[in-house]
Amino acid sequence: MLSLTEENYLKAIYHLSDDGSKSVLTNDLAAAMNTKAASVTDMIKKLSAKTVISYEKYYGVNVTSKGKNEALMVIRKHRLWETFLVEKLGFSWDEVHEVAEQLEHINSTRLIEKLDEFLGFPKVDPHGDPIPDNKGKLKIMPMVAIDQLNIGYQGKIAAVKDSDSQLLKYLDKIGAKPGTKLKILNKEAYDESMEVLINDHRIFISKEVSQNILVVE
Amino acid sequence: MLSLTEENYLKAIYHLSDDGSKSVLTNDLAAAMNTKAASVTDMIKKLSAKTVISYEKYYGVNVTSKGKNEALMVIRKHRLWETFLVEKLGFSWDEVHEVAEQLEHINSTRLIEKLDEFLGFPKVDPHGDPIPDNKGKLKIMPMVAIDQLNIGYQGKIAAVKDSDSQLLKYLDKIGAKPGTKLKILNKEAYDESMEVLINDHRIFISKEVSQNILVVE
DNA sequence: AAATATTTTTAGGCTGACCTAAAAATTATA
DNA sequence: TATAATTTTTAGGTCAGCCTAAAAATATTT
Ligand SMILES: [Mn+2]
Ligand SMILES: [Mn+2]
Ligand SMILES: [Mn+2]
Ligand SMILES: [Mn+2]
Repeated sequence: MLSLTEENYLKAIYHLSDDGSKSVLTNDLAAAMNTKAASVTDMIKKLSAKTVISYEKYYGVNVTSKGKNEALMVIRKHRLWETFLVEKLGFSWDEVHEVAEQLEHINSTRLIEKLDEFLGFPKVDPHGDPIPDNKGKLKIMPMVAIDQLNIGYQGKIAAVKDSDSQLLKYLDKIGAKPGTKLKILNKEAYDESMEVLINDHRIFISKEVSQNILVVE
Repeated sequence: MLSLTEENYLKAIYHLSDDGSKSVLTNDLAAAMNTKAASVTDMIKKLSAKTVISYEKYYGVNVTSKGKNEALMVIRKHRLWETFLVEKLGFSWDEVHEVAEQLEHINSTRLIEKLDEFLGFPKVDPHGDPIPDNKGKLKIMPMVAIDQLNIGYQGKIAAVKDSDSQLLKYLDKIGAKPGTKLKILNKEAYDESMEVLINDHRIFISKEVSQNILVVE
């Protein structure tokens, strides 16, 4: 059993490791968790003792398969709750993250199964992020941010980065949500700003924005 | 701001004080919280410093009006979540308490307002307990357990005690839920068992059970 | 009103999750 | 390859929430 704090650390490690594919450095984790490196070292030892990560002194940490599964269960809960807040309670997608950060730690298998069913077994959350199934299986779609793509690209928005609430408000305003049609009309070499067609509306977006709109590769 | 632990202590104090009407002794609180008296004394000092209770050494604690309000907001959340679990997720009424004990600590005014609306502003929870409004106003109905009533009494079940999950399962089986018609047919003087009509079904119940079925006085 | 029993508080310690400052290991640079 | 810079760990301390054992206050008996 992990404490709330341990769950948050493990989730951060999982994300920083790109879904478990690379090792995570102490300082990066400290930055992500808004703590000091010394605190991270303390926690790393505890998580290591609980066999959810493996740890080689001075060379960073890796999630074990057990840890990966536990991280995915927390992520599952987070994304199901976000979906509930938007679909059932009428939250907008920029308001859900903070609350989901709390709800993801509620401990009840029955609750999360019932919630999943109530929501109609959604595959993605409001930001387009995939929801792991109850076995911890995650359908990973390889995605690119549209700032990496060229003029003429056409496709559908698959997801948006859900980190910043102000950004989400703006994306909402310009209609950039998962499922929406998108075409790249022009790209300015100087600042990498773009002219795009979102749902047949012509709009100019900065690189800062285009980095946060994802499509399936 | 109260911590999760402080919220739980305050709620227990509120309940043990009969909704704030009498003072609560250290040992009783220790028993309710499953801790030791020394730990209770520590916590009492903290809650007192936060002005949610008043405390006279050796003579127990009383909730202040601020404390009463904060306790009622936690109770409001608890009962709204229980209602959600039963009405929307299909939990049975004997399964909800544990989960609601966790959910009641989620901190988001917006969430609880939206949830209230989503549930259609319910007045009582699945066990018949009244749900405080968003101002902390509680509609107190004076209730009696039916073991206190005489042969011939007729009325409707208003609430049941929600402490024991096994009892709730049994009450469910015999159809004793809030809103159901009830009539007392007979009472055995020796062990205070009763013969009652619940929803027109004749049934015998022990005093242990009748103590937990409440009607409006 | 003393003596005894009970309740409550104080004293001192532990653990989890944090911190700062100093030491150790690694990496980069001259 | 020695020196400097950076990263990470260790050492030692704080605070919340718990504990046991002892002391103090209150309540009950005789
Ligand atoms: Mn989120
Ligand atoms: Mn999301
Ligand atoms: Mn309950
Ligand atoms: Mn209830």
